[in-house]
Amino acid sequence: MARSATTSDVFNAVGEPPRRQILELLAQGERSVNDIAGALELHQPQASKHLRVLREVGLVSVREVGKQRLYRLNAGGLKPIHDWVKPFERFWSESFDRLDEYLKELQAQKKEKPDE
Amino acid sequence: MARSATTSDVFNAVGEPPRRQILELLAQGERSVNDIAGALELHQPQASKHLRVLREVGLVSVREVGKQRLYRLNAGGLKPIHDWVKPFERFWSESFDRLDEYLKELQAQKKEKPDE
DNA sequence: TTGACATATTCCTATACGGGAATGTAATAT
DNA sequence: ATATTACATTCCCGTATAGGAATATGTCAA
Repeated sequence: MARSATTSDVFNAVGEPPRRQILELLAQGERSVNDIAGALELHQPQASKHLRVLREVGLVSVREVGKQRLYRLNAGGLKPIHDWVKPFERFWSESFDRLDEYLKELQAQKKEKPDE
Repeated sequence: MARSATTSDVFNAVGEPPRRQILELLAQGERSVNDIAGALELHQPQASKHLRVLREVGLVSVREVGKQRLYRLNAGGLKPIHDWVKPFERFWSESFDRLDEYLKELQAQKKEKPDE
């Protein structure tokens, strides 16, 4: 078996840097394919291909206006990533550092007053 | 060119579900390879291979104890993902919904008292 | 209708994955 | 020394990419 398909879930879709850049750009608002390609210095076909992947996993949606296709961010699709990574936040957050210090203080006190 | 290597960055390393499960498991504390393989129903070689990827991107570290290798979570490695996805949070968060309602109220008021 | 423009798709190739099976390596026990 | 245990590595294979180039599709204008 091969690697999970890029369209298997948002985690894989977002693995490729150009696709993350597209999402960052679309956070500012709707853009046409050429706009996107121009802003990120991609050739038009590659832009279209990345957009297809993002569309298939539901991270963007399209609206047709004349011969243009305006792509819009569907940020809700990123929630699974946010939800997954959030619980790990405690490992590096400030409040956790303080908890760590607090535990060390407890240790130090125990040394001075062993069992009691 | 092919897809970005799984070891190119944390985004790609975390793309494969078994690797995310390993990280979730290690959030509870150090584990040996066999423990990990057992808990996740992986064959030992696959566990070792996933652990190698996680090691190479700095998401886990190893400690040798006898013939065992105890793997430990290095959660800080996930911070780039957290930092990247966090700005998108506003698109689906409760507070943003309220802001949205607030803006709609403003619009409604403007209708009643046009320009002033 | 013809042409210009915007976007999507197809064909190509180099690359590299994940899983299974087998084997290598190192440490402990007997 | 030998066996056993714990891991890591290697080889194989089917699959699937990303990117370039060329081409197809669709829309509007003259």
